[in-house]
Amino acid sequence: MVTLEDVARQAGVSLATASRVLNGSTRQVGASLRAKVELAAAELGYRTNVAAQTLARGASNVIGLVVHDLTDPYFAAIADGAMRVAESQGLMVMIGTTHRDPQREIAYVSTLNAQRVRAVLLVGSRVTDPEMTRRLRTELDHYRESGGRVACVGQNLLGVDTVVPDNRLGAAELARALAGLGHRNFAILAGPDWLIAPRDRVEGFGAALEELGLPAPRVLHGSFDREGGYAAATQVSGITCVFAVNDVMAVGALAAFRDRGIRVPEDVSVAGFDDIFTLRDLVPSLSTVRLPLADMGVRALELALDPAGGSRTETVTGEVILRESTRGLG
Amino acid sequence: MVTLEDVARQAGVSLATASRVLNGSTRQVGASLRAKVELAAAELGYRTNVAAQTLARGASNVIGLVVHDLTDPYFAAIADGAMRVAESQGLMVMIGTTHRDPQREIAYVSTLNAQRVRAVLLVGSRVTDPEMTRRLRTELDHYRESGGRVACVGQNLLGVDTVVPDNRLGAAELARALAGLGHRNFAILAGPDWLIAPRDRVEGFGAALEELGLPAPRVLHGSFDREGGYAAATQVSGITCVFAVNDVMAVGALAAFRDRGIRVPEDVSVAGFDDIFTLRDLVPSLSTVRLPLADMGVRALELALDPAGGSRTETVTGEVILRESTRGLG
DNA sequence: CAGACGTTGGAAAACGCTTTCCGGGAGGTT
DNA sequence: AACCTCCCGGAAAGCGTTTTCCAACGTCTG
Repeated sequence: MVTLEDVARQAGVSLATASRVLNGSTRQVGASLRAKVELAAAELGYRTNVAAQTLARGASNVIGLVVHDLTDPYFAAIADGAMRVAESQGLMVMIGTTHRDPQREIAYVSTLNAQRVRAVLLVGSRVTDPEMTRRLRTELDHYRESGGRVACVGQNLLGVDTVVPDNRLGAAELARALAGLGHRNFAILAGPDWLIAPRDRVEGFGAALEELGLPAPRVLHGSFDREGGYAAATQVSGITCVFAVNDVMAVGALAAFRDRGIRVPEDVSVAGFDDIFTLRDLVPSLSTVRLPLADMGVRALELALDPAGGSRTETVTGEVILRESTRGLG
Repeated sequence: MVTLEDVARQAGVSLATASRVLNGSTRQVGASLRAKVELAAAELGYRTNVAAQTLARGASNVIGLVVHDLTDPYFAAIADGAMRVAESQGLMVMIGTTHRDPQREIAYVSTLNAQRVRAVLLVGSRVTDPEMTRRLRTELDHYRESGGRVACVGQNLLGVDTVVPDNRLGAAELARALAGLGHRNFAILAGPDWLIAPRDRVEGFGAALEELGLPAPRVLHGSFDREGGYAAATQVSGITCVFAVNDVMAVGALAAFRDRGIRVPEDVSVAGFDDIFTLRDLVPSLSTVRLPLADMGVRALELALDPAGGSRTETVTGEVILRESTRGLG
């Protein structure tokens, strides 16, 4: 293990000088000594010990990213956006997946705090359980008191800078668009009720229908994934249009309808939410609400890194996109 | 910033005792002192400083993961597998995406070396450029000399433990299965030639056709993603069956054929490779070669963590799955 | 030419933890 | 009762950096 001291000795300079040459400092070092140090470092194959550096500097070059599920393209897209800005700033990314367990989220924040990461990004819907939120918040406050920075993609419930997709509005506009096609009888393939994002989408959709004087939709709950969409869709009947609260559930629904011999969109229209890139080529192509996922990741990390941070809310609105999976009625 | 010393003072014990209580040690500590320390730590809200711990211990609890592209479900699936084992061992994961740039891969290994991560996992096809491979290898050797452990998912070109999907065999078996359906005129939607995985798939497929005495396939190159598949597919004609070297390219091809009014599988059969989970619900469902992606991630990290490591090769074979996108001829 | 100033190099004190030694007391054995 | 062991607590020496002083040496300026 080659240390900075080895390099300094080999170059015939002091530790201080070697440090200044190799690990960026404001101080100048004379050209000849600088060259000697660089040569010695190259010859010895010196690699900075980041742990020592972090300890001495009191600040690391790592950011923490906590997502629900990396195999869900929704999170992968957001994470990718965040990672691009991290990369551009020379930061490494430490990542954790909670698999939607709020306890794991809290545990990760604690671990990332111990790692003294520069910033933590919490990506994914908050939960309705106030106790979990409180505990997470306590942990975050603790982290922030010691200089950590935090941002969130989801809902602003933690008192930190947050990028919030306007789920209610997006769902409401989707409802209006769908009603505009002539649909009157809706079912919603809802996610679990303890996750706020899917719940907001259900409420926004329902509220818009009510405003339009349309009958209340039938709400069918399922898990927030493809299987949940499939399961919920098996119970659908007597309806002309189905809103799945995200695209992957919509995919499940399409599969279920196919298996049941129900044609989309001839027999029933289906819409999703998120506009997952990998799913753009579905047949029939999926009507949905587009969210700028990568941008949300970018924006969130920018917020987290911005020293002016507090508890700002940056709302991003979705764009309704009608494709083949929904069709007009008469 | 609460330090261990603060805790020790508050508890009225020595630094050593506090350390032993809070950060797992082989040494026993008496019940009463232990309780005092735990109480003090809780009261003060102590969080271990991992950088200091890493420095003192000379070993970190982080592993590094280098993938080409996280938004590609292929990598997301493998990463997820690896992350599950990391989690089960109490390890954090530091992740980097190269976007298929071999230089970035080398840079990441260097950075991860500086971080003194416990192990590095390189996920993704190696490149044909021997110079890049050599430089990466040098960097890896350097890392391993200082005690780092390495594993790779791809091809065993780096002298490290490697999980290698048998791309040639998988492609060959796919070719035989497709020929068994009666196809004789093939096109291959190939990836870039400088990536070994897609190249091997092309070669395996071609070799199998030759063995069967069938005409050589037409090879069309495109980028290793959806767009590449689309672009290559626009040039296809006079062929009954198309093999896209991975599923996302196949999706692009399906889209291209749809846009051109060519029906799949009636007019042309299409097969992919990988069996991406998110794509299971395509219509028509995609014939492909299934790779146990998550398992590959699990296995690779296990290899990396296994102290007996060297340059072992663990081959995983794909399983041909014929679905609706390919049909029998006559 | 003396004094002020700016620049560059080095010594040494942190940074927060782990772990090796050492010592003292309790318990067991002869 | 003397001797050995264990067991547990503490002192202190690292771990590899950064950074604050301090000293020495030009270079200007009046």
